[in-house]
Amino acid sequence: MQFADVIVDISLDKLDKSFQYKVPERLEGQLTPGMCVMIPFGTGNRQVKGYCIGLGDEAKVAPEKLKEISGIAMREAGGEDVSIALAAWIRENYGSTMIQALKTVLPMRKSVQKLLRRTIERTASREELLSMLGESQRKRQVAKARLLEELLSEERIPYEWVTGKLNVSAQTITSLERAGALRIVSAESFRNPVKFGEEKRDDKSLSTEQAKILDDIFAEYDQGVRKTYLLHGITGSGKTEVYVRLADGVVSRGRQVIVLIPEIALTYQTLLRFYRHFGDRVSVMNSTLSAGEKYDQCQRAKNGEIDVIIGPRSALFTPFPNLGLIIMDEEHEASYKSESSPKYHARETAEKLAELTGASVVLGSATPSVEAYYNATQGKYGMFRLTQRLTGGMLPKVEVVDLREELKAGNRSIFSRRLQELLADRLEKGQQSMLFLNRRGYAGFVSCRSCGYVMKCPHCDVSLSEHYGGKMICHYCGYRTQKPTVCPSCGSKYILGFKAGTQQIEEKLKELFPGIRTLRMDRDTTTTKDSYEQILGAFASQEADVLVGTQMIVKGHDFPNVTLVGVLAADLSLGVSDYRAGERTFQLLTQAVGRAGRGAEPGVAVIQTYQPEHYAVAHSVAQDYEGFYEEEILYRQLGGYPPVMHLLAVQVFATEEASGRKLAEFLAADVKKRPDHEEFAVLGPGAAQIGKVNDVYRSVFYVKASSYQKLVEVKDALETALAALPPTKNIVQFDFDPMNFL
DNA sequence: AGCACGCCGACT
DNA sequence: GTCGGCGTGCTC
Repeated sequence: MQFADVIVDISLDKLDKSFQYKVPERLEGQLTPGMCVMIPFGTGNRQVKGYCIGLGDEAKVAPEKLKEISGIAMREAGGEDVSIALAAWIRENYGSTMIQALKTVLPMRKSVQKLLRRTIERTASREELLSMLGESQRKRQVAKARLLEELLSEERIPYEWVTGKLNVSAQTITSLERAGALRIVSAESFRNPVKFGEEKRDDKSLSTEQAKILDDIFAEYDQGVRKTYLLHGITGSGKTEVYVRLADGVVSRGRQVIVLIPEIALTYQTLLRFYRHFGDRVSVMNSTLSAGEKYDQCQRAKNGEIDVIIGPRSALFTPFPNLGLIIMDEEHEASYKSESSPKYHARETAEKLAELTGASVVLGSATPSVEAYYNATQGKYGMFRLTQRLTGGMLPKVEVVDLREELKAGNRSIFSRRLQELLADRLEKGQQSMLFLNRRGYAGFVSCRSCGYVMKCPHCDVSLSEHYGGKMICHYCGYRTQKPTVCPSCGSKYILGFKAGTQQIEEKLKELFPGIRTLRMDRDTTTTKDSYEQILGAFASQEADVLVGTQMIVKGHDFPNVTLVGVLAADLSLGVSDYRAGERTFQLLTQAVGRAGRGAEPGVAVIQTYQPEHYAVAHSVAQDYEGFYEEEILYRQLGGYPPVMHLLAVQVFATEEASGRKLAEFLAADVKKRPDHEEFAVLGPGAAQIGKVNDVYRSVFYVKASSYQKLVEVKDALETALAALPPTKNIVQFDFDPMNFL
C-alpha cells in the first residue's frame, strides 16, 4: 500500500500542513511528487485540488482515517508544473517546508477567493431592515444585529470585512440572504493598475557598445544558446535602453520577459521607457497592488495578454506560458534575497527558472555583486561592459577627508573643515547638497578615533560589536571580550563605540548654518509609503538646501541641482560584523558619489573616513570596480567566504532561551560528528546579534564548506534529525549565503 | 473555506 | 424539553 502526502490547495493559512492519502492501485506508479491531484476533503468530502509532495509506504495516522486520492488533476496550461518544480528546487536548496515554498511560488493562488471580490449588498428597504433588526435584537441574535446595523449605514460592505472584523459567520450571512435582507455580489474586474501616457516610440540611436551587446546576445539566442549574462555598465551608460531592446527582441520572437527591479528603484522614469515601447502589453507589479490586482496580473500573463512584467523579487513567479528572458537590474541589491523562509535569492532562482523554461538571464549593475562578477570571471556568465556615459555628464570630482587628521587639527565636529567650506559655498550659490550617513554602523562597532584601528574577533576577522556593559562580542563564533580602555594599536584613549544618527546631523547643521533648510530621510521619517516620494519631491522642487539621510537617499531620482555630496563616515559600514561589509561600502560609496553633478554643473563628492587607505574606500574614490574586485575576491578566498566558499546559517527561534540554545547546540553537535566533517567547518553556536526580538530568542550557528551541495546535504541531515526529535515550539530556519546576519 | 458539534437563551 | 443561533475547532 502506498501513501501520498498532499497539500490541500485551499488558500488558507491554517491549512499549513500536509495530509496523507491512500494511493489507489490504479494510480500506483503513475503518481509522482509534484503532481496535482483531486482529493475528497473535509466532512462533506468535497473535491478539492491538492499537490502531491511526497510518497511513502507508512501511514502516519490511523489508517482507517485515510481517504483515497480521487485522481490526477489535469495539467493546467500556463506552466503550473514549472512553478511546482521551481518550488521543489527552492525547498531543497534554501530549506523550508514545501508549503512555504509553494506559497512563495504560487502567491496568486492565495487570492483566488478574492477573485470573487465578494461584497454584501443591501437589498431590502431601510424600514424592512429596521424591523428585522428589532426582531433579531428581541431574539438576542447578536451577530445578525451587528450585520444589520452595519447594512443600515453602508449599502455595500466587503465580504471579508463582514467575516473578519464584524466576526459574522457565513451561515448568518446566508440566513439573512434567505430573509431577503442582502445579496452576495461577486465581481471580477480585469484592469491594468498602471495608467500609461502617450504611446510614443522613441527611436534613440544606440551607441556602438550597446549595439554590440544586443547583436551578440541575439546571435547566441537564435542559435538556441541559453545562458546568463552580466552587464557591467557605469551609471548613465544606457543599461535601461539595452533592457528595453532585449525585451523587444525576445517579445518579437514570441516569448515573454520578466524584468526585476528593486522596489526602491522602481521609478516612473524607468517604467515610462517600457510603456513607450510595449504600451499595454507591459504590466507593473508592486507592493501597493491589492491581492486582487495581483491576481489579475497573473491571469493576464497566463492568457497571453501581456508580454512583459516589471516588478520586485516576487515578479519572478509570474506564470508566463513561454518565458524567454529574465532581466535583473541592480543585480547586487540585497533586497533580491528573501528575508523570510524560504530565504531564496532571486538571482539564483532566476537562473533555475530560466533553466526550467529555456530562457536566458541578463544581470545588470554598475557595481556587480562579487558573486556575479566571480561567476563571470569563471566563465559561467557571459560578460558585457558599458564604459561610456551617454549623457556626457561629467563624473564628479571626489575628495577624501581623513578624519584622523581632522581630530589632530582639533576639529571634533561631524563635518570636516573642507565639507563645511563647500556647504557654505553651495548655500551661497543656491545649489543643493546631500549628506549621507551610513546608519548600518549605528549598532556600534568599536574603533579608535586616533588611528582608525577597529576591534576585531581573533577567530573570524570580523569586527566585534559593543554591547551593554563594555563587552565586545563576535556574532560569528560567540567570542566575547571586555572592551579595552586604550587602543591596543596606538595606546590612545579615544577608543569608542561609534554612534551618530541623522537627527543629530540635522541639528548640528542648523547650529552651524542658522536658517538652513533641511530635509531628513531615514526609517523614522518614511513610515508611510508616500512619505518617501514626498520628501524626494520636496527636495527636487528645491524646498530645502540639504537632504540628510541614510542609504535610502543614494538611490532613486536624479537631482540636477545637487552639486555636493557628503559621505559623513564612509567606514561606518566597514565595522559591521559581516564579510560583505567591504562590498556594501564600495557599492554605497560609488552610488553616493554618482548622485553629484547630474546636471550641467559639475559636482563634488566629499568622502569623510578614518580609513582612507581601506581598499573599499580607495577604489570607490577612484571609481575602479575591477581594482576593488581583485582585492575583495582575495579577501574572500583567504577568509573562505562566498562566493569562493559557501555558508549555511542555521537559525533557531525559541520562546524559551535555554531550550533554543540547547536545540542549537544539539544540532551543531550533530553536524560536527558527521563522518564527512572534514569537508566543512562549524562556527558557533552563539546568540544572534539581536538576541531577542518580539520575545523570541535567537541562536545561530554557521556551517562553512567549499561545496554548496555539501551544505544542502548538511541541511537535509538536520531536517531528518529535527523530524526525529520530539516536537517543540522552536523554529529552525536555514539561510544559505546569508546577506543579513542575525 | 465549509461543516459539525456543543453551548446557551427563548419559546410552545 | 426542544429549537435555533452562535462560536469553536477540525479537516488525512
